[in-house]
Amino acid sequence: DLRDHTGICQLVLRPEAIPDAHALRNEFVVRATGEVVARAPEAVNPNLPTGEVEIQVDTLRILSRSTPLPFQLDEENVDETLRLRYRWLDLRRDKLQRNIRLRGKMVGTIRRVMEGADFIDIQTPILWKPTPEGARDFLVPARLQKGRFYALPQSPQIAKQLLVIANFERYYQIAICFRDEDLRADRVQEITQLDVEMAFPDKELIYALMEEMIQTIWRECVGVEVEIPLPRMTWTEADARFGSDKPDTRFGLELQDATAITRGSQFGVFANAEAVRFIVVDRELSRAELDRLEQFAKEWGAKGLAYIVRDAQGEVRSPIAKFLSEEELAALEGPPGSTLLFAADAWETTSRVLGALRLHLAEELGLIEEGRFDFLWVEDFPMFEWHEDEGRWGAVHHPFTRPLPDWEDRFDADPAHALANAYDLIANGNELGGGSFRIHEPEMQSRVFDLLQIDAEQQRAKFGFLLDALGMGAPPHGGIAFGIDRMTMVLAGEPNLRDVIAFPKNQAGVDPMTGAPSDAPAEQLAELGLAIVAPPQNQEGSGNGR
RNA sequence: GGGGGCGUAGUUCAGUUGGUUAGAACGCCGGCCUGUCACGCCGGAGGUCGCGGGUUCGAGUCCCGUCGCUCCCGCCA
Repeated sequence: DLRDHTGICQLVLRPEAIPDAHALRNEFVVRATGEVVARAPEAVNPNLPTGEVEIQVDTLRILSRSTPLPFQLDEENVDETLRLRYRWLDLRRDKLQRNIRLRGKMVGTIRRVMEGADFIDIQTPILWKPTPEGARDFLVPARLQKGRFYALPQSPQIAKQLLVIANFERYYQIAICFRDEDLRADRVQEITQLDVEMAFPDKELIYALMEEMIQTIWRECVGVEVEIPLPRMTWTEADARFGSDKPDTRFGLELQDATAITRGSQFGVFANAEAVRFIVVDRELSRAELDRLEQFAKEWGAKGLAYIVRDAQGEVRSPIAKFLSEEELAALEGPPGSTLLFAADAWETTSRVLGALRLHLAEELGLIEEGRFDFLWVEDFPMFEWHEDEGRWGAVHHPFTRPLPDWEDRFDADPAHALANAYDLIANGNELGGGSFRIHEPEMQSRVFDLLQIDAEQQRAKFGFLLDALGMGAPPHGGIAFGIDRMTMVLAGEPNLRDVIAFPKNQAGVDPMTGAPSDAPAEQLAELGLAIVAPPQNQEGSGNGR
């Protein structure tokens, strides 16, 4: 009974004890559960049923003992805080072994493809400069410049542009990027991205290279053959058909536009809305289901959710039917046994509501085929979006993004409609990567900054070096960046981003294993010229339950 | 900043309309078993029911507050 000797043991076997004893490398790990597993699992024939192989042990030496484990490795639903606190145990579990190994294999493939295309791996600084646009920065106090701060990069964006200007015509890097924003199941503060940039960019070349990369990864890592070239869709089409800039094309439920039909309707809600759009559900939804869907729609900003149900007998059931004319009703009726769900609002709102509803319904109705991978490019994004609360325009992609050629002269005259030379690669409704052609003329870059209300002084202070560089013979350039974490998620079919990261932090940005972030000693603060004005609340005493 | 869910042995969970010593499984500890293979059998330890307050004769259960975790909205160029 090996349970008395839990830990890591070395068993010395007689090779003749079992036919392939040599393949077991004479090394086993004995876990606290008493189970015996090979240190190199792949060396053991996985097809052998348990109990079929007996090993005869000559000597047994305990190399290391184990305390009882805080949770059992074969338990599925262990509290995540506990898992993160004892991450080294959690990582021993099959799923995480699979995910992390898959990720490593994927990164290897990425490097091989990039090197094969003559891209050079160049590292850029982790201590960088605060970014005025974009996400909140992580700040790092500078001891040698007391009272001043570095920022962790949100992306190597500017650095990579400078590298291309410096005549590194093809650059790539597996870079860590930091964004101090609230977390989600699919969002963490430090992400890893494949960062790519090239001089004299050729969109077809970038697309082809990324498609080759995707194809190779999926083929080698999960044995799935991805057909290339991948389909392409403009942002405008994605918005119209799916109400999203990252459409999940694995199922239908596409949005349809009824605005023209209801323009002159007696029904004021429809007649007065900027847009009336709907989706057709191939089922007769119950009143209770519709109530829940309306609640869902309201959470996404809808004022209500109108519907027209047509039952199997062809009878129409709808609270709005009485407001609609014969012609309108005829045009808006689905086939027998169907439900039409309407959003009537600003166009953007109908996109958001129906886009979300579409995903929600696909999930609820089980419309998504397991193991299917749908990739597509979404391109020609809007260049700017209006920030209501700040009363100014913001960049949709980033402020270095180039307009499409026919917008170069007039993007700042009509920012609402200007289109960017930007593209995203979408997989199953997830944004795997995105990129753009960049502005390489200092004048055009200044016009963008002007539009974003970054004044001349700020431009000099924040981006003087970039504007200088652009003014010293910058070639046209462009590139793309892929989220490595997100891509592993999709590849592994894993809904939780933290389960494809070896040592993630929790939703509050805390690492339950190390306890980071933690208090800084007074001497260290003094050395940095810092004082804590608002000490951390609570943290101790009240107990956290687990 | 806002909304939903959760918090009961080491772990995963159960705990009826408020009612006696708060249960199960796995794990742990002790004993037995020389053919195991999710071993089996016998016995045992282990719980401030996240924390604080309130209602009540009586609170794991109801109310208020608070802390923590999680999912979502905002936010994430």
